Amino acid sequence: MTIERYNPRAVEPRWQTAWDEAGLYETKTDAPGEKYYVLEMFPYPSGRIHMGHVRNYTMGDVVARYKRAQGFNVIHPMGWDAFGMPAENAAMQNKVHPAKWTYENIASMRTQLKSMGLSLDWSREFATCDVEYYHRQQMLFLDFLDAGLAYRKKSKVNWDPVDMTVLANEQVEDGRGWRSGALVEQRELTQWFFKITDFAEDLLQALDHLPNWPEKVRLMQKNWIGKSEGLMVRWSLAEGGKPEGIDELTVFTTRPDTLFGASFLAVAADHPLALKLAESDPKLAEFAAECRRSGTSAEALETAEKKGYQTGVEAVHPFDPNWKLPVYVANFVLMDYGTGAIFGCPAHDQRDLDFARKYVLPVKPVVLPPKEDPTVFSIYSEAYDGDGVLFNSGFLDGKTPDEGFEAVASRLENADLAGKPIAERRINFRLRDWGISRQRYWGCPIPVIHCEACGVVPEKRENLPVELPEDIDFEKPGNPLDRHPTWRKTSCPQCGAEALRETDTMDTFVDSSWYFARFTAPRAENPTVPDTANQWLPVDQYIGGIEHAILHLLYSRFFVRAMKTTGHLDLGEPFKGLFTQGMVVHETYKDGREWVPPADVNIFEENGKRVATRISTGAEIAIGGIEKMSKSKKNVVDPEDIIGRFGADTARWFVLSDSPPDRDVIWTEAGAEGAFRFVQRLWRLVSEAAPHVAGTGAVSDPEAQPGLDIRKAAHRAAHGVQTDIERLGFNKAVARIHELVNALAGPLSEIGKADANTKAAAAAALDMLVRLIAPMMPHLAQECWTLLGHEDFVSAQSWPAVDAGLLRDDSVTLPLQINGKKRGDLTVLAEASKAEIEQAALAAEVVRQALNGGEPKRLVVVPGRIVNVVV
RNA sequence: GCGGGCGUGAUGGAAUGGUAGACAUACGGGACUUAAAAUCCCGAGGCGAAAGCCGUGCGGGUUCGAGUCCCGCCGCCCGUACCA
Repeated sequence: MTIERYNPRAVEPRWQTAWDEAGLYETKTDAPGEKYYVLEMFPYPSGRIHMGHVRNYTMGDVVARYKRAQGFNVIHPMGWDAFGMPAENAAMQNKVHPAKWTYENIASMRTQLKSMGLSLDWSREFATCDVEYYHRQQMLFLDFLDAGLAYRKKSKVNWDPVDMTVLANEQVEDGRGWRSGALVEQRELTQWFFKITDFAEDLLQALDHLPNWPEKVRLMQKNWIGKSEGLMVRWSLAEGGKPEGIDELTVFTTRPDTLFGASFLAVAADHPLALKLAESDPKLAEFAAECRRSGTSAEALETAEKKGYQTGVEAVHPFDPNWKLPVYVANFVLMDYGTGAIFGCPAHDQRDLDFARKYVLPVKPVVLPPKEDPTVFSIYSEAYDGDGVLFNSGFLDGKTPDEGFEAVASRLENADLAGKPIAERRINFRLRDWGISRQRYWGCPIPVIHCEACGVVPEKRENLPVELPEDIDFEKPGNPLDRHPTWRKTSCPQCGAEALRETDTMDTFVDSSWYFARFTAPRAENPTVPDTANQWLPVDQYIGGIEHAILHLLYSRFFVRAMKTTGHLDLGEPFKGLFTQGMVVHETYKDGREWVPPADVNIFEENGKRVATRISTGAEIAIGGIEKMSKSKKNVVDPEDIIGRFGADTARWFVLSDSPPDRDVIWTEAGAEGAFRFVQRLWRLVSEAAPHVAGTGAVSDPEAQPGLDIRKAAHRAAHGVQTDIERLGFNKAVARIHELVNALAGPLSEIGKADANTKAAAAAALDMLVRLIAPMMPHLAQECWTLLGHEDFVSAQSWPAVDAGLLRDDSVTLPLQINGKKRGDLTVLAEASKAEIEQAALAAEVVRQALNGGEPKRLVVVPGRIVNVVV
């Protein structure tokens, strides 16, 4: 009998249609089974899916299908993170309307995603740029405003003085605007903020109750929130040099114990003191202007060379009226953190030390490290930030830094400066309120109105949605809403007078901060149906990239708190389980200066070295590094091509198999072909065996071979795959399935000649195998399932039950070590006691030789693990 | 700069502090074939004839035992609040 090759191009669309028609993956809130919410981070509709999407959505799909087989009522929705800058850039470059560009991209990406055979509930799909979605987001905004969670304040933006527009941080390159090339300036605008800092303490504390989040993400968020306990210390400014009206300077410090090591004070360029001084000091004004030209990103600010400007103002040390310290304006002091002013202790802070060396300021150590001699200990090029004993510090001498903190705090709390205590204890957070204003068109309009008489007035709820106008132009840079001829003009909801609409739109992070909640009732009149949201949420397993470890996840955590405050749901945390998957990377190829796409490259081995040639020209080209797939380096593999050539199951299998899911996976042609061969191998195995195992009954003799081995292999694989999927160890689950197929290949090749008992065992094993691969390769599994004589859907089958008795062995082989090095094996009964193992070990030939008649120094026995004899 | 992570054969990787290299890819040998592809079987960390020695980015340490834990480096990746 000849077996045809498995043809995914015919099989996959056929089953996808059948699943669709059966409504197999549409979720009913009242269906039986415990709820389980699987969600992958929804994509930005860039136009085409990439391998990163394939990997992300395959992982989620495996979990969804596995949980369904376990009897859960699974919800697995999909949508589009559809607002954002790329649509506006496309509008400027290609004169296409952002909406048209976005919805066309969504249409083609939807088709691509559907070809992957994902078990998604498409009936819940929406895009964040749908009016129906951002309408509800505006409702949330108004509720947040009422609850005091939204407010306006001044804040800085990157301003391009040539294009007269606000730039995103990524649009600033080396301090210049990416289009105009003009030096960027910082500008202050009044903008909208969400009060995430109201929840700072809770956002921090609750991290301890997210056991199913990666430790690294919790740590990153903890550090981002940055709670610190410190002291606000007021320094009086010395007479002469201090500007009129400013008599003191308040700094925040977490190290008051090092006060005696202070050698300077520094303030931010935008600190009130700096602004005041700059009025009469042109050089300072120029220095401050220079500080403002670096753009607003923390990275740019902090990697810039540390510079300061000595103002001539002096501050008086709180413990010594005769000790005066110079006050600098410094580019590394941030106005957003603490009070925008610091005192520098060079001996115990590296940045302060670098600053002190540059401006030749004193470096006096005040913390003595253990085992150091106070008479000779000095600081050279490295600051000491460890523990020790305070010295050179007057009344603090001999105390630990912690005791010093307390001593300084209690003394200064009770000391007086101009009728108020000099210092005050303060808990400070690094976390800042979330600025949501964007001066752009393609985003959710902020539904407020500016009235000359009434000020800032929320739009009436019955007037929502505030819709984006469609007739806009992108001829000029800047916000099209601002220059629209009529859109802004409206009447004040309060007094009815002529008024203007807010033209800022919301940060797209707002859109993605509650979409998971909207999925639970995607067509509801209100943002959520609270009962339904509470029933489905939290998301049990959320899967996405590590790049979202802080902002997106923290903003979503804020949103459920704010939505709870405003009555939209009742939930502690949005995501119960979180998994961060790695990227898909690919080798790069270069023909001279030109990057060459992998599709135009032929790789072969010559004299043990890999050689690449360009298919179109035949020329040998250079093999470059393995990098994140990017258009600029052309090292992109298009999932559509892969699915067209090999089918979705091959693509899915490959992205699951080759790397641990939290690490990067390297896409290789050979790996993809290998996955395709495995698909064919599985198909052949099942289709050759199917006629022989059809209609076999139950296993009659459970102990007979080879039936027992076949059953053991199947049950062990099922157990392993189950454990691995539970832990999202997909690559290991794949290895377990390889092992099972390897184990079945021998017996199945002779199944035609086998007895009924063996056939029955083989039939059961094949049945199990197909169920095990179903979450990962659903189309192939379905086709095999049908071959094995079933008429229903394998996706509707339950997960195979594992017989624990088949997982055990009668005897185990332990490695036998002598002095920690393996010298032999020891086979003992599985239930052997420690003493029995010890006896067996001492009786072993290698051990007797090593002991040479003597006694072992030590005998380590870990049952089921190892025996180590120390001689 | 700061915060977080990662580093194991030719390659991707496996390994509750307990046999380093499961499983796969590439490669080599064999079977089948007129031939090739596909398929099946076998081999394989390095050095060595073997016994054995060496081996998880580098340098130290803890332990009966370290890829795993601790300290110090190096390299790469992610984030750094207006990319999503």
